[in-house]
Amino acid sequence: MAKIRNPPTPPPVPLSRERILHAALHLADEGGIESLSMRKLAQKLSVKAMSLYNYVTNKDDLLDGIVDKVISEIEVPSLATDWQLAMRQRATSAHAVLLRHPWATMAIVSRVNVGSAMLHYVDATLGCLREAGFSVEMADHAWNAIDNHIYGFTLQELNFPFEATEYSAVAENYLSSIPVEHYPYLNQLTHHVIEGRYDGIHDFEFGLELILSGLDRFRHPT
Amino acid sequence: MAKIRNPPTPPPVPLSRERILHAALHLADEGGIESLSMRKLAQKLSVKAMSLYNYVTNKDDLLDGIVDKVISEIEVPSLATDWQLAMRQRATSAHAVLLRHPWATMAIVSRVNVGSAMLHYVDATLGCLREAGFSVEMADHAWNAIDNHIYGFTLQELNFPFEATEYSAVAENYLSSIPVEHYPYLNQLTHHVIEGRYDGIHDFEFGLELILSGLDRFRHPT
DNA sequence: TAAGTTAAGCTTACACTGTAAGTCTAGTCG
DNA sequence: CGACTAGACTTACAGTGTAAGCTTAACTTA
Repeated sequence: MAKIRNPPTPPPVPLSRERILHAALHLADEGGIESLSMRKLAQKLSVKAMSLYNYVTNKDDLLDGIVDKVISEIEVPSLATDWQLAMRQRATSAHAVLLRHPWATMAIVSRVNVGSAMLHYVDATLGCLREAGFSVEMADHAWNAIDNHIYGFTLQELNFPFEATEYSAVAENYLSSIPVEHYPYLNQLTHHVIEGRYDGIHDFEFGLELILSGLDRFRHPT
Repeated sequence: MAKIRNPPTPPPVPLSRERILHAALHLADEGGIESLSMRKLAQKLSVKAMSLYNYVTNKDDLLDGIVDKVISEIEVPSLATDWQLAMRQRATSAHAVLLRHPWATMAIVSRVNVGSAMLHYVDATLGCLREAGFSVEMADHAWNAIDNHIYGFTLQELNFPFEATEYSAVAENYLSSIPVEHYPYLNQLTHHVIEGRYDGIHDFEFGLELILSGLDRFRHPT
């Protein structure tokens, strides 16, 4: 008696690294990176978990893959334009991409990223700064300063526990845990938000411009 | 027949929230936050995992607790001194504390922190800026800009995969994956590091000074 | 003193996780 | 035809947080 275990439809479409990464990216975008498990990912691809390991060496490799996919969405600075404009565009694009993939910033800053998209992204950034008259060393410092802002700002923004529009309303509930006699300045800030005198929204460009303006004097003419 | 299960020595010292948080902090410092499990923590306290739940509502509560302990180590800015000096000291202290607890920065930026140490820390920061002549709104922006740098810089620093002293030596191994025809500028930077023309070490104060200098013009006289 | 209550430890169990190890099956090649 | 291989699979293990309920000793009150 023939032992037929499966009808001969292993997957509708054959598995591939690309298909796996694509599905993983979607899963992470939907439910955050902590809800991206090998079993759930496999299920989404109509496959069993261990089959994924034919295309991905382990979960770290998978995460490296989707992080690099995210990085590749960032608009890379061109060498042609004014360096401040180019850096502003780069930062704005990165910020937008990171907001589209709310799990990604944490992943980026907590792992070593040497995917080809990341290398290209960094190279173009350094190149733009070098061509603008920064030394090798200063270009590295400038790049670091800008990225600190991008990652730091985005993480704090994503971590903010309510929507900007509801901030004013929600702030009122928190007021009781910020008594004026213990936290006078924080209490004052909260009052300003409640009363609509300040919307409490942080501006990505504010810190960015501080850095870009400050960097200009470190160029030396070519 | 009396049913004696345990010799009457449940723990050598009675459990307490403080003792649990203290042990948890040590465990996290030693092995990172991912190696801090309720079972390991309990074992370290000569107790079983579920006993911890008499003092801690769940693991999130535990993490909130140790994060706030870390925050409490940061030197809070005084209202008396020059605002730039005070902010510089605050940032430097925060940076040092975060390096002492390498897991902490990620924990801070990935959860909502409303422990008393955090509230006090934020209040003192806002106060210093307000007294220096920043408006409520500007103080909030300034605080945010500075913290973006602190968290962004520290995360990138902690994520850097080798020690500063070995950087030059290790860079040589990576050179082959950064071919000059694909990544000319990154390749050049790497060469500078290998040849000792640049140590490749990022400076916490560099970005910080950019921000502090830029902020000054946003004060308005009292 | 007896009874009742509570605090603070405990065991067990469940639904998850990543992945090592080994197995089955269909297809290709010599 | 026989061997090999690619690509799916099953099973199993050691770990996770924590819900549910049990045990025992100490304290409180009648």
